[in-house]
Amino acid sequence: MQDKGTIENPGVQLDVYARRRPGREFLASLTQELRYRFNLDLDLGPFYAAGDGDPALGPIIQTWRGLRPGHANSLYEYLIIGVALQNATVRRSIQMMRALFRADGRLMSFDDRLLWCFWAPGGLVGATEESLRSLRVGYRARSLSRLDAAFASGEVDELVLRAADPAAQCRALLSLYGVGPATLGYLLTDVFHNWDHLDHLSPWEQKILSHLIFGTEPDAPVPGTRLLRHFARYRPFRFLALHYLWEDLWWRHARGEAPWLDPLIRT
DNA sequence: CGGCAGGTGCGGA
DNA sequence: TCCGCACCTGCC
Repeated sequence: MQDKGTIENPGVQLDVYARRRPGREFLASLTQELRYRFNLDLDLGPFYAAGDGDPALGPIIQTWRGLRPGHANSLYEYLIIGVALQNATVRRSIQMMRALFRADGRLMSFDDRLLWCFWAPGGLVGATEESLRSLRVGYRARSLSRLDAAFASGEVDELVLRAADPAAQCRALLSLYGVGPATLGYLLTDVFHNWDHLDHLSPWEQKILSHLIFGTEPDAPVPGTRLLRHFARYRPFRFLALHYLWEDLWWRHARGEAPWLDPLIRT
């Protein structure tokens, strides 16, 4: 995918590489899916109209006009990643994902690069708890095993859930073993594009946002509930507002403009 | 070595 | 509905 437009007149060029020439129908469904996953049809106008006058958000909207959230993975893939993220540092999460890919993924070669491809839902080889535990995923083995089974049995259907209302999505996702409030939040926003969903912040997110918004020290952040109340002003775009603030912060950090962030990053 | 990272399920108030 | 606890593992 290549940027072939401007901010006011956006365009994306999609090149598809395949062993055999893909059919028209496949290309249409691929295009449609990419439009969905990267939110290419999202109209940001109402969000900008609501947030423009906000002292914190307004300038960031000016800087990042056109920025939209996007996530490449399917629901199943995000669930696996979400479980690997739970109660772990980034380094450990990567170690777990590598072990899972080595055991069950497919190594693909493209453009002189080797990339791991996810196995298909329901295809977690020998997804028994014992065999998964040998991959050093710890107690998450039970969650991974049960999640894979839920997809294998057809109990979960991502396309059906996309069409469901947020409350129904909530119920369906929380009924999955291994999905709690934190993972639910990531799924409802990144996978199902509920731009107003924001009702849980993890401790490290809390510390960062507390400093960003209230200027507190890392060892004395304001409570999560206080931060969530602050974001009420951004209804019905609470997640979108957080996304813009967050994205702006990390880019400023990349330019060396937010050194206070360093000790708060979990590696 | 023991504390820490810190999300989830579960049992009990 | 909320609280306290256990849980794998690897890093410090």
